[in-house]
Formats: sequence, C-alpha cells, structure tokens
Amino acid sequence: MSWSGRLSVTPPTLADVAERAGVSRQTVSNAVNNPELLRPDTLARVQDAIAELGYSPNRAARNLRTRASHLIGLKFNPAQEGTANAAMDRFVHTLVETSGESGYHILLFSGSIADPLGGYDDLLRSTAVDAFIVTDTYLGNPQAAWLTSRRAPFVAFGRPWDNPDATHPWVDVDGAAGAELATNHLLDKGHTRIAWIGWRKDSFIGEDRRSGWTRAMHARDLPTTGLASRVEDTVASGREAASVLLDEAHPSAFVCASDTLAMGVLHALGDRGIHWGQDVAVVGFDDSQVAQVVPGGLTSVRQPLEQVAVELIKALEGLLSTPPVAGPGVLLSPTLAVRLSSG
Amino acid sequence: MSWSGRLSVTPPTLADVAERAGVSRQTVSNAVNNPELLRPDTLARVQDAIAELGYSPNRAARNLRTRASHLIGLKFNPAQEGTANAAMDRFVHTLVETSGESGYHILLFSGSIADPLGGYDDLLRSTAVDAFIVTDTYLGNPQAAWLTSRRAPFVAFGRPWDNPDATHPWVDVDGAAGAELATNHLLDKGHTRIAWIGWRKDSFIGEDRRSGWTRAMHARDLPTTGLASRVEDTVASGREAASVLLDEAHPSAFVCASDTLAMGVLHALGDRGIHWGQDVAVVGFDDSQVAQVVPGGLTSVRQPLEQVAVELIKALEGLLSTPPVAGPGVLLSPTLAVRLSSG
DNA sequence: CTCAGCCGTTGGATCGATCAAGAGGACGAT
DNA sequence: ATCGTCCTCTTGATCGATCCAACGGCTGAG
Repeated sequence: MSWSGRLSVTPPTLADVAERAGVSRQTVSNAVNNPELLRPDTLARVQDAIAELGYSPNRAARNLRTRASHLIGLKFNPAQEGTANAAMDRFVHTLVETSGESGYHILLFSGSIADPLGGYDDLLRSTAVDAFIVTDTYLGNPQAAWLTSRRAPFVAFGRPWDNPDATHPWVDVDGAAGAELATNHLLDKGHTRIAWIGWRKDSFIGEDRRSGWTRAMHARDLPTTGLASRVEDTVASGREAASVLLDEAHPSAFVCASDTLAMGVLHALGDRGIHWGQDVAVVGFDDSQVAQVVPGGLTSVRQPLEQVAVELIKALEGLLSTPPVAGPGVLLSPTLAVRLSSG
Repeated sequence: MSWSGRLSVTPPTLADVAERAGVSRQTVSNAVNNPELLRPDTLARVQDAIAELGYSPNRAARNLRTRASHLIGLKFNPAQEGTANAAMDRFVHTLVETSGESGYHILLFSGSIADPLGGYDDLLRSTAVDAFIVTDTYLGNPQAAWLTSRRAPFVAFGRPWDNPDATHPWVDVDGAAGAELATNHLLDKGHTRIAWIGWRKDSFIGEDRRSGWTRAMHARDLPTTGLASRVEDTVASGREAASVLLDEAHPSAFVCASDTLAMGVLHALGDRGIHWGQDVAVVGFDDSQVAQVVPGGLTSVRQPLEQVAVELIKALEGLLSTPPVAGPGVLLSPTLAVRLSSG
C-alpha cells in the first residue's frame, strides 16, 4: 500500500495526491480549485487519486495562503431564563445550514454585556474569521460603528435604528407590519377595543411594533388612548399590565410585543376566570415554543427567521466576493400563526 | 511611522513586532508562548511593541505549524417545532463561555438525519477542528464508534447506551435520579397514585427516566401497574395518554418524561375542568422556558446543563493535552424546580 | 523544416507562525 | 587562563497550500 510508510493519523497532503496521480502539486491544486484548466483525462486521474487517498485540503495551510478562513463569527446570546423567546435556536440552525452550502462555517464566541466589543477584536486581529453576523442590535448598535471603522466585513440582523447613515448590509423583520397583521386579524374578528402591551419606550423594536398597532387602529378610526402599556419583558409585568388594563379600559383583545408578555396576559385572565380565546383574545409575538404548546395555542406573530438567515448569508457572500458588493437593507414581512387564543 | 509603508488593512506580523522591539522573530514567539524563557526587560520591550502595534498571532499560520486549530466542532441540532425543549440554547451558551476561557472556540456544523456522519468527516480530514462534542446520542450512537475508529478526539453528552465498552469520555445527567426526585417530591406531598407518561420503549433515555419512577414507587411498596404510558414526544400524545390514564387508573399526579408531554397533561386536565396543581399534580422534565412561563409554573426536573458543559470542556482539555488523559464518564444529578403545578 | 503560438504543466517562492539547533556572553570551577 | 555550563537570543528549516513566472510539448502556418 502506498501509505504503508506513513503514520495512520497524518492525513494525506497535496503532494501525496500529486505523486499518486503522477502529476505536480499545482495540477492537483487546480483540479480542486479550477478544474476547467485541466484536460478531462488528467482531471479524472487526479480525482481518482483524491478519492483513493481520502484527501481533503488542509484548512490551515489554505487559510494562510489565501488569507481567508471561511469562518463567520457569531456572538451567541442565550435566551433569558423566565422568558418565552428562544428564537436564536431556529435562527442559528438555518444560518449553519445555509452558510455550510456556501462553504462557510459558523464560529461562536461569547461576550459580556459590560463589554459588547469583547471577542470581536480578538477574532478580527488574529484573522480567525472572515466576517461577522451581528444580532444584538436591540438597543442601538455600537458594534456596527466599531466594525465599520475597523473595516471588518459584517452584516446585521436588525436595522441600524440609531444611525440611518450606516452603510453596512442588514436584514430585519418588519415588526410594525407584524403588529398590524395581528391587530387587523383581531379587528376582522369584530374586536374594537384592542389593547397593546409592549416594552419600554427606549426600545426601538418595541416602539416599531407598537406603531403597527396604532396604525391599524387609526386606520379604522378606533381610539388607542388608555389602551396601551409599556413594561419590562417579563411574565409578571405582562400580568400586572393586563390586570390594570382590564380594570380601566375593558379591552376585548390584547396584542403583545412578545410571547412572554402574552403569557402574562393569559395569567391575568386566568386569575379572573376569564376564558381566553372565547371571552378575550390574545396575540403574542415571536411564535415561540411556548405559544405552540400552551393548551389551545397562542396566536403569535412569526418572524421568518429562516429567510433572515438566508438573506444574511446572501449579503455576506456579496461582501466577501471580489469586488465586494454591498446591497441595501432587506426588510422581511412576518406572518401570523393563528391559534385558539384569538378565537 | 514604522507602518507607513504597509497597507492599513494588513495586520502586523510577528516579524513587524520583532523589528520594532529589536529582537528576532523567535523571541517574539517566545514572549507570546513561553514568557518565562525571556529576560524580564526583553519581555517588557517585546510586550510594549506588541501593544503598540496591536499585534495578535495569525491563527492560520499558527494552526498550520502546530497542527491544531483550537476549534471544537459541534453539530447543531435545533429544537423541534411544537415541542417544549430548547435545551440546546442554555447548553451551547455555557459551552461557548467555558471553551473560550480555555482558548477554544465552538464551530457549528450541520448534518442531515439521513447521514449522521456527514460533516464530521469533512471537518476531520481538512483538520478544521481539534475535537468534537457529540450530543445526539439519544438513539444509540453510531458517531462514537466511527469517530473512535478514526482516532478523532471527542467527548459525548450522553452515555454510550448501546456500547458499554466504549472508551471515550462522556458526561451525562442521571435521568433516573431526576424522575425519582420528581416522584419522591409527589410522594412526600401525599400522592400515592402517581402516573408516568414517557417515551417509546426504544428510547434509552426514556427507559432510564422511567426506571426512576418505578424505583421510587416500589421503594414505598406502591404499585405501578396500569399507571404508565409510552407515547411519542408531542403535546397531543401527552394529552391523549393522560386522558386514558385519568379514565382508567385515576391517578392524582403525573410525572412526565418531558415538558412537552406535561403540557399535554395540563391540556387534558383543562379539558375536564380539573385544576392542575390543586386537584392533580404534574411534573415535567427539562425545565424548559415553557415550564417557566406557563401560568402558575410547571414543576420540572432541571438538568445541570451548565455543569455538563463545564465537565465536557474539562474532559476535552484532558484529551487534547499531551499525553492525552481520558477520564471516566461523569454522571451529574439533576435538580427539581418546584412550581405551582405540584401544589 | 523551422518557428511562433497555445495549452497545460512545473519548480520555486510565499503566507506567518513554530521547531530544532546553534551562537554568543556571563559566570564559576578547575 | 581555560574549560564547561547555563542562560538568552538568533538562524535556518518547516508546516501544506496557493501564486507566479517560466518551461515543455504539440499544433499548424510559412
């Protein structure tokens, strides 16, 4: 056997393949990277040798020479305990699959809340990744400006709320459209007093979603005054807010900025013996697992996270191609997963 | 300026630092990797140069020379839609943090269900990762045998159920102990007719958890006959199973192999107007977000996923050290998150 | 029969780090 | 004064792939 003299743990190299196929190293390299440059019979011979030896190019050597790692950095932000939102899971999965099809892999790193730039700098300077996917844009986005100044390629999941002049590619979901969808769904069901429970005013995303609710209400000349509440994103806050609204505004339906808040509403309704779905309708946001498995099911706005991932990778491929192509931002529309909580 | 002749996008190299500090390349390398070999004043001079230039070793070059990537491969298995379990999220986060502290990063890849080895092979042959963390061991573990035969370092989250002779390191959570904990909790509350709803018999994990229930029941000389059901892991199955058990066996409490099944039980109880928590107690498994936010809260067995991640990394460090150290398997104990569903 | 032109192939240099071995100086022992 | 040892630092080679420029054989025109 040709490998008898080699340690079994050492993978074959380009030179091994070349020798076996009776060609030079460059020819093997071309067979892998530019097959069209070879005569068909030579190509076949090299490919046979590659298959027989089980050759796969050494990543480190290739990375060194080409100055590219084919890795994409992603800061992994876990879902908070006690909330319903574990969107990261669905999103990351598609991201991994889609990037894999383009020859990229996802490299996870972590960073503390105190130092949002931690991790980015290291990976960048050590040329460990080719680009980043930035997801934590909920409260402005210091990373974007920083990465831009470092000339680091990156795409963002989330609009550059605090900087309309930002030039980086981004993909986002139209939260206002989602809330509008939810509200119109309830309006079509005959509800007129529809309450909103959302996040604090300093949340760009929260205000965006809220605007969809007001838009839908005003489009039908319905009042929104006294029907809205802005609280922390916890079940307890949602429960409390719903309780106050039920007492003071007597809504027949709720639209919430998150499934977490919606669960709080369900709790408040349960406290009063109100049958949700029949007496009072509730719609959440994010189509979390909670919305899917709670008895009867919680109607919820579903973000097209799979599509977001695909668009992000598409944008990244543009950025990393030569010459780089930076497309405009992409805004995707959510859908509504209708379940029993809205009748 | 010393870098005036260089393109601003090219990071400084070891040679740049060497020139600036007035030493050789190797000395800079030593300053980074073996500081104790340098005289203190030289070390300081080199470190100053490193700081001034913002130097960070090129990963690709280092990987090529040392034949190590400091990357750990993890196949990302997303949670299934319609189930409650999104444990991956909590687990992966700690994994990323812990591995980061040891200088490792997590590389995600995907693989189809049809080809469970897909992805592993590529990464291994291209020396893209140093080791793997294998998590999908629920139905036997073909990867383990394959990786072992390839002499690929890996650690598993999950016992080698189908192969007691396996020699790879593993970490697992004692599911039997978890179910026993849950059952004893209910027994202590005065329940005697405690039903079990678990998974199909071909699930090693399901049978393990079930054994904890029988052990606890038998320890108090209580019968288990007719009180158990084995179904698919869906809300609908749990609901159906609970309904049948309520009719035929009249249990006052349920222990379930998953939160998904427990949600099915809650649904079945709701169908009959039975107040869960007060009339009938329910305990789930995994302490998912669903368990945490469902009104009143679902008592659930909580796996110490953070600890699992830490132990896995510890085992990996042993495997990757020279000489490799392979410790025995580690079995961790779960805890019980008590909420209103169990009184 | 010669020569330009073309295609596919070749050897050598290169990416940036580490490994292995050696050079030079300081120091104490002989 | 000489030798050997220790300590610190330097030099040249190397990891495995790709880039570059030049080279070889084949073809067809003159």
